[in-house]
Amino acid sequence: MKIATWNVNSIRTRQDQVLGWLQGQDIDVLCLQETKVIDQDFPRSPFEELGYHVYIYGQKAYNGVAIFSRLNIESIIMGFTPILSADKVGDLDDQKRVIAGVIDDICIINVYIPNGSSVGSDKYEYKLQWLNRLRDYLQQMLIKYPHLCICGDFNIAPEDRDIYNPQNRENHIMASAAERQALDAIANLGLADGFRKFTQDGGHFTWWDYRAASFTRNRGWRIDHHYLSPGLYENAIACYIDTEPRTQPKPSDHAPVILEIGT
DNA sequence: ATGGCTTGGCTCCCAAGA
Repeated sequence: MKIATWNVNSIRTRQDQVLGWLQGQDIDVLCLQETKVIDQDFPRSPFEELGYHVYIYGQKAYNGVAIFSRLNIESIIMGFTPILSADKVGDLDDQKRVIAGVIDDICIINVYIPNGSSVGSDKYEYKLQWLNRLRDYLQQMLIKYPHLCICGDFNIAPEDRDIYNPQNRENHIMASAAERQALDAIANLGLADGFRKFTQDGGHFTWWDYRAASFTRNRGWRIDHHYLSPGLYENAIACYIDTEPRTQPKPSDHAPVILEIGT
């Protein structure tokens, strides 16, 4: 099974690129982030005509996640609300950032973790709170679904080798100690970074700033990930970043990441 | 360079992204 994740930065703007990319690949499940569209305006039919079931959880202008799957999805879980108590969820589901689906006995969770703006800001506190709730959510999900893959835009570079220029990043958003600790707490539930099973060196990135010709200079960050429960991690046979879509005109600022799991 | 692009929105500038 091939499970891909891609922050497309507006599905309506990127529709043709995503379609073209899917036609040239052999993707079973594609997890999208930043679809930036309400559900009734989501361009479902072009993807359905390609053979994908389309599951969407969106809102106006910001955020929004979706799962395209060639395989039947048994149950879809949108937001934290179906899993966590109302006092734990609070208003966190106002922003549409998490959708999960179960295929056979594998649970695939698609997340768009908040950006956080800058260290110490209100949005930064929101990001840390969201990560705490995500940990609670995953703890519950792992009880129901021990075979679990969580993927998406994490907006966190786990280690210095995941940043083109890691110096003086301790107060930088996506690299601060509190963000990395929150991610560690999630990994400590028993989840491991699929990409790092296969690749140890730095210089591999999934996001490049639109400004300052960052992509052509490979000034990027690795912030899009697949984290896997032990059985899936063992069965993973490849995990790689496809930078080709990032070279095209009017690209997303993120590249897709593909994980392959053997049987 | 509190900058540099790109997106969507009660658009002709602004917020947000990362």
